[in-house]
This record gives sequence, structure tokens and C-alpha cells, in this order.
Amino acid sequence: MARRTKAEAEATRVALLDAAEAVFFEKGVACTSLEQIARHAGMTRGAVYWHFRNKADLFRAVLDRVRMPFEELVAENVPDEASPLEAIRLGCQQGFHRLEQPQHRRVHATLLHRCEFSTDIDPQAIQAEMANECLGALQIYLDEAQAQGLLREDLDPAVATRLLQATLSGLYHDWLRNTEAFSLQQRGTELVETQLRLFSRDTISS
Amino acid sequence: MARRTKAEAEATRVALLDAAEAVFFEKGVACTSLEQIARHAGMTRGAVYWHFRNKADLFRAVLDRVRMPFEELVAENVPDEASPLEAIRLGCQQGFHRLEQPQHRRVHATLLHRCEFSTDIDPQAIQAEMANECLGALQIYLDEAQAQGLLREDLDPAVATRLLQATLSGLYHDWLRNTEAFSLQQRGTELVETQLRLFSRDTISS
DNA sequence: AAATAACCATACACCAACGAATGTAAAAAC
DNA sequence: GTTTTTACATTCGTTGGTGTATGGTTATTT
Repeated sequence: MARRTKAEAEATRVALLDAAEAVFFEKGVACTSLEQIARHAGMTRGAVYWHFRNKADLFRAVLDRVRMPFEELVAENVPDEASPLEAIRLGCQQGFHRLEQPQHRRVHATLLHRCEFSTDIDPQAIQAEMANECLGALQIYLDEAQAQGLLREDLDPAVATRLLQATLSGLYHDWLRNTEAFSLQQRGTELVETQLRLFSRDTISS
Repeated sequence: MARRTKAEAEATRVALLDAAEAVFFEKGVACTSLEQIARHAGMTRGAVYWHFRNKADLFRAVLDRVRMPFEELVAENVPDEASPLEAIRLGCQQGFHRLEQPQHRRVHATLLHRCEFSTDIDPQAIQAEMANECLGALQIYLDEAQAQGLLREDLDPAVATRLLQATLSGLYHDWLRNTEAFSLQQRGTELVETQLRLFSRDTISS
């Protein structure tokens, strides 16, 4: 094969990543060979081994395209003057919106349900990293909410943080298990708003 | 090999299941060969292929040993005269207690984090089945709670059900991702009690 | 008591996938 | 304009795992 120009080479790299993303999601990581990925991208395994060391390296590269730390979500969608509870609400909404994009949906579903722990790949470590990042951010906002007197007096902000994080984690897992079952934005908004309303002091009855 | 007695054959079947459970958890389902399982049980692959059709069939058999429908948990641990919210609380506690048993812990962790979707194995279907069973049971109890006037007036029992189920699901996933991080019984009790308290009408402040 | 069938070990053929090695033609570098 | 490197394609040896067939012994059946 003739040598490609730099731009073309980068294009094939992206094509390989797209192909890996699609085939990993369709067949599961363990059950897809590098041959299948290469053919799906219109290449051969030679191209794969040129751009990536092996399957684990390729998988990491696929994951690296869809990171979304909570602070980034807040920065994208929340005005500075918003209250801490509003910041959580809008940050979550932004997260739901991102997750519903097909690429993010496929990659996260693959991370959760279509890839195994092995010596080369440790999805739990990546999941734990994401979860802890989210937990830490929520903690800060809920501590601030209590400092402003926004929370019920009988609610420890640390417990509230763990409760909200568990709810979000459950929603994340349940939706990615079957994205057809319900709308993430709709149910996510419903659950987050309800949870935050239950956290709040002096709730106005509907 | 000589023919074994029925009891001996059943014992090797159990030994194979125990071995599969252990090796699946340690290496991941995709990365374990039937040879490894057989040797771990002190047998050869011949025994495996006698008792099970293939790896997928063996995996199903491993899972079948640890089912625990919510109604069963309630029946085990809840007096008949308990209120619906108490039934939920005690049923959850019983579930936490069961999950902390090493066998249940290993199998559920394997189901979530150490086995992939493939043509032969569909862990998501099993997870969905468990989740829906739990959701349905919670729905019944929370509807009953509202009928008895135990819930806040501004809380739809259907929303409360989804909220509680998401919380439990998140707790389940988070704990199984790293069982060393916290005590399931402790945090589980904390979260469930807090959630139910927030659901309740006329909460007494601590 | 003979026949049968259960229970498992052993041996064999087979295949898919990996990774390394090699080939090569064009783009970059000089 | 020559050399060097890039960006792949192609080939090949090796390995690990699967499924099946077969055999050997003994519990069960009749």
C-alpha cells in the first residue's frame, strides 16, 4: 500500500476508532477481533497495529473520546449566579443531554455491559474514577447548599450527597442497560428534581 | 474413569460450579477456559462437557444458584403486621445481608463487571429481569403506603418508586464495583432510611 | 447375572486470532 | 534528486481453546 499523507493517516485513525466503537458495541469487546475492526473500517490489521499497540490500547483510545467530568458539564450550562441546587440540576441535565448523543451512549454502554475485566483492561477502575469525580463535585455543591440554609435541618449533606450519587448511578446503569425503555432526559429530570425537592427546606406543596 | 455413584456425580457437578464461580470472578468469563475450570475442580474438560453443554450453559447454572426475588426477601424477614414502608426497609436489609455473603457477592460482581454480552450470554437480560422484579414489588408497597396516607401529599408514588429503585440500583452497582470501599449494610441502611424518611408525611425532625 | 448406561479421562482434529516479520510505494526530509 | 521514513498490506508461525469421538470402568437396572 502506498503511503498516505498525514491528514489521510489521521483520517484512517479516526475511521479505526469509529469502527472499533461500532463493533465493540455490537459484538462485545472480547468477541471482536482486530480483523473485524479493520475490515469494518476498510483496512487490514496492519493499519490497526500501526496506530495502536493492541486491542486494549485501542479500547482506551475509544474511551478517551467521551470523558465528561461534572465540573465541565456545570461550566457548559450553568450561569454563575445560580444556586448550588440549581447548579446540580442543570449540570445533570447537561449530562443527560450528552449521554443521549449516540456516540456517548454507545461507548458508555460498551464500558458497562460489553467489556470485561481482564489483565489488560480494567473497566471498573475507569468507572470508579468517573463516579468519584462526580461524588466529589456533588459534595461541594450540597455543602454549599447547607451553608446557605437551603436544606432540611434533619438532613446531613454528606448523606444527601451519597443518596443523590446513588440515584444518579442507578439511573445511569438502568438507562444504559436498555436505552429504549425510557427517555433519559425525561426520567432523569423527574428524579433529580424530585430528589432535590425532597432535600429542600420549606417545600411548597404542589 | 470409573462410573461414580449418583451422589458423587452431584458432588463433582457442585465442585465444577464452585470452580467456575471462583475462576470467572478472578479472570473474567471471557478469559477463562473450560480447562482452567476443570483443573481448579480437580477434573478434566470431559467432566465439564458431561455436566454442561458449553461455557454459556455453565455460566447460567452459576447464576441460578443466587437468585433472590424481592418478595422472597420480604417473606424471610418481615412480620405480617409491618407497614408497607417497614416492609421495604426490612426487605432491603435482608437483601443487603444476602449480598454480603461471599458467594452472592462473587456471582453478582461477575454478572456486572466480569462478563460480556455475546451471542451466547446476555447479562443485560438477566439484570433487567432482576431490576423489573424489584421495581414491581416496590411499586406495590409504595402504592399501599399512599393508600394508607403515609406519603407526602406532593409525592407521586410512581415517581417515588422509580426514585427508590434508582437509588437501590446505584448502591448495588457502586458497592459491587468495589466491595472494600464501604459496608453495604451500613450505607444501604443509611440511604434507604433517609429516602423513606424523605418520602414520609409529617417527619419528626431529629 | 447380564446388560446397560452413567461418569469421566484421554486423544484428536480443527480453527480463529495474535503478533511479528517482511514487503512496498509514496511522502518527507535533506 | 536521492535518501529516509511513513503508513500501511501481506504472509506466516504459533498458540490456545473448542467440540467431538472414543475408551474404560463401575453403579444401576432388569
